[in-house]
Amino acid sequence: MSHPLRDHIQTISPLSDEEFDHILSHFVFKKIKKHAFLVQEGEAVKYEYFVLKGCLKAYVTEEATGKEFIYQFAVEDWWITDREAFLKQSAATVNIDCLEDCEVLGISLENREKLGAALWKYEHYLCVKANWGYVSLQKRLQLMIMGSARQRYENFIQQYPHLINRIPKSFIASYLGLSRETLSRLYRN
Amino acid sequence: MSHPLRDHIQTISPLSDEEFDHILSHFVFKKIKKHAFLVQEGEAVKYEYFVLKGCLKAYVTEEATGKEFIYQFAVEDWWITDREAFLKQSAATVNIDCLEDCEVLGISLENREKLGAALWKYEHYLCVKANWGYVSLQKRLQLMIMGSARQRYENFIQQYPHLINRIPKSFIASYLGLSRETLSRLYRN
DNA sequence: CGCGCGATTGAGTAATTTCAAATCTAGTGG
DNA sequence: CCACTAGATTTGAAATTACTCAATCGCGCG
Repeated sequence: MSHPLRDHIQTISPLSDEEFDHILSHFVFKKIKKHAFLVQEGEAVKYEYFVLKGCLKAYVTEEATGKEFIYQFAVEDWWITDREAFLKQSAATVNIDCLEDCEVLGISLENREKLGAALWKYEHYLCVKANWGYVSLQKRLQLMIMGSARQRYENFIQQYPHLINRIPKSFIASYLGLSRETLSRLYRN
Repeated sequence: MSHPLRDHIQTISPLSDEEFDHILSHFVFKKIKKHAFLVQEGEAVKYEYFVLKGCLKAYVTEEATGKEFIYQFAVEDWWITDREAFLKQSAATVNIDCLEDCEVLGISLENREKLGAALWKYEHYLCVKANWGYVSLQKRLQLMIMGSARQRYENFIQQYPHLINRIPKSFIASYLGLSRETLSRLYRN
């Protein structure tokens, strides 16, 4: 039987039905409405989330100016959380909110560790995922430093064509570290 | 008996003497002279390296202009490699070279996987390390986008005070995504 | 029809880069 | 101990890139 989370884990470690059922039993299901917060600055971060449906943005806000920088989007089959606060079990320094009505699966740190210790495959999955995540962040950093506004935008289109018309341009600008005006000028000229 | 690598792993998973000996047997020791390359663009990346002694820089070069961006430094107790090429076993897209005479321990991907499968603690160590690495990269990205040149520099001083006088300022500028001239102006005014 | 949000445009501004030249410093050989 | 050199750092001036602020536009929805 197919399940988005199972498919995702299986891109790294094949699972038996029992194994997947065991994994799934460690998650909680949540539905969240558009504009609601999944994680809110200052509050505890109990879970990391796998997205079944919908679209979210994770961002930090600069106190001084109130401006926000979106560090991640998540749509179906992506993971999202305030990772630092989740791993340290400390208060969130970021906000994550829903751009659409969403359905997610959450796993607590305790369950994550339990699962990792009980099932080597799950630990391995986390390890591989974290390593590849690191690589892609590194590429993003590189592009941010070495690339012009236009290069960053073109790279985004290429990498996430399906997000272009799903997410307001002003949010994409924020993700790319640009003002919305600058982004707007890019695809005019 | 104390060993830098053992100490490092033990910040995450305690090890018995036998376990550490087993781990260590999967590594190769290398000495490299100042100015020599540990990894060179276009060549295979056989190992990831734990630094015992010395200081290295990892950077990418922009073909068009020949300018380089240093994405990482490594000194004692740090890991360094071209992670993407190492994990994919493809050709390096980066250069890593020694700023001082160096001694490193290298582990191949094959041995890494063997070790991870045989010893859960090692897999766990890799997983934790990758997760924290991800978090700190994310912070760096955030600072790069939201922070001014000065904020980035001040953050660097605070985070790596021991590197300030060990590494030429022009390299630090590159790491911070600044021209060396701009960096120079920062601590004058 | 009109409201409201997101997107666009223009003008002026701020931060950082580039290029060129001058200066400093540590290590080397005489 | 000094002069010399290569590498590293600093300085100035002009140019570039992206930002800010303000105003306008466009479109979907009630």
